[in-house]
Amino acid sequence: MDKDSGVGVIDKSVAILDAVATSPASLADLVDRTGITRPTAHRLAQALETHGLVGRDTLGRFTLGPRIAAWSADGGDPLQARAAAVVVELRDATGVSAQVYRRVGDQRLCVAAAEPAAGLRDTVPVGALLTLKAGSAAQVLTAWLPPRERSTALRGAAFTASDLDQVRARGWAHSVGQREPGVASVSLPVWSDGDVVAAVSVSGPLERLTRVPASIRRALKDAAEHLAG
Amino acid sequence: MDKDSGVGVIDKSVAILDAVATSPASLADLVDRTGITRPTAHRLAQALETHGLVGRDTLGRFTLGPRIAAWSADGGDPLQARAAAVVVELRDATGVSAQVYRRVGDQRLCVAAAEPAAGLRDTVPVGALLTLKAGSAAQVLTAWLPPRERSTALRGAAFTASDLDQVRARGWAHSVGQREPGVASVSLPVWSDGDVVAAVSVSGPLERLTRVPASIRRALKDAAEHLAG
DNA sequence: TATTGATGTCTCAAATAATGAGATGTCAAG
DNA sequence: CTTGACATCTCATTATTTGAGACATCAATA
Repeated sequence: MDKDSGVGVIDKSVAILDAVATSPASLADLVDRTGITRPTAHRLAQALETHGLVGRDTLGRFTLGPRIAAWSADGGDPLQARAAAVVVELRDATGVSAQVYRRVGDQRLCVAAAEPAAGLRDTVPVGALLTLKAGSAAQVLTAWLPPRERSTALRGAAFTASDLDQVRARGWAHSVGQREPGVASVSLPVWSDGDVVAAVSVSGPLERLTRVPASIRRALKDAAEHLAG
Repeated sequence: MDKDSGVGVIDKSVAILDAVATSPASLADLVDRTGITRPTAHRLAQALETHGLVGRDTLGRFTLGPRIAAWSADGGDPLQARAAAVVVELRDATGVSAQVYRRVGDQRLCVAAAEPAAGLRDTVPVGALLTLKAGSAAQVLTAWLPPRERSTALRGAAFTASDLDQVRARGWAHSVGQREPGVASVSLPVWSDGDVVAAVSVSGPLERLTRVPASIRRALKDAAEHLAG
């Protein structure tokens, strides 16, 4: 979830971008999804549109603007470029939702996601910022931090230093109902130059993921290797 | 160039994003590139960092943040996806700089660019917003507008309705020193579903492009077809 | 070793911008 | 024809943002 950055207009603008990144939104949808009052949402969306960060579709709904894609297309991030394909393969291999997360400040950003077409499934929108205090991906992104940073990150977390010792020992994390009731997840680290640069995860109903079969761990390991490049 | 949207914080924030999208920037670089005062640039950059729109590299310089790439990776735009490869092929085929532009409001956005490694060359940063009043790409993006919109767009333009008649007749535009002294360019439209959705361009020193050889026109035509999909 | 200048970060009084209630216009549904 | 929902706009009021200046850090120079 988005934090208060101390600059109100930026907080609101990012909420709008996040709302339209999820799917095209009418002004009424924007108001619903962001909680911003209608004239303010309208004014800020138009300002973002002026700069190309927001566009309009043929129905007049607000969409992500072309400038966002242009900026990120230039000097692209190799991990981001690989992530989209990797989560699709991982979802197909495991039958549950797959995601890739990276650390952003004291939160985690969903950089890619793929979910099964039908059935009970966990949905995480791409571009969403989630907590680093709960969930298996949070454990993986925290476990290999330098000790002092790890200490800070553990404050208020749903997992303990002992949990992280186990994550480092076996190389993966597992959580049940930590981020969301009824959802279990498994995550592995993605290594690059001796650092954990991302976490690759599967998540779904706890019935599917209470135990962590070797086949899922193998699929995650393959995915992590593909992401590392 | 960026316009005044009526929301000052958004105008400044986009200037910061544009500055870091070009290349990593220290705070001093940000102040130089944006003209924003140092404490303000610092405060806004940190706020953008909180939301993942700006990051920091290992030298502490501000960079484009991972959330931008994540947002645009989801539900990607096929033209944007093809543009990066197409401009590289076009540059190699012609020996001059190549770009793809799309219309954003009453400006044009550079969505992809490739330039020769050496020699005199025209540089357009990806993500830059340029005028629709001058240059061959502006002519191409204007020529096929509905008559009333075209009329409005021609106001204050460096080209005339007659110029646009010629563009439509022959299917390409050529300009010499319109956007920048000493630079000539040639552009073709990219069609999709009966609309001009982009312009594909080459640009360089006017010595190279005063006349428009058939080989350059052919390379542009191929590029436009590749972009159309 | 001390000085200087550049850089990054932070504070808070002053200045300015942003906000949102309400008005207005448009349009689809009943 | 009426009604309600939606998009857009205005401007008095409210709140936020600004940026000069202070402070800390660090590299370069004498």
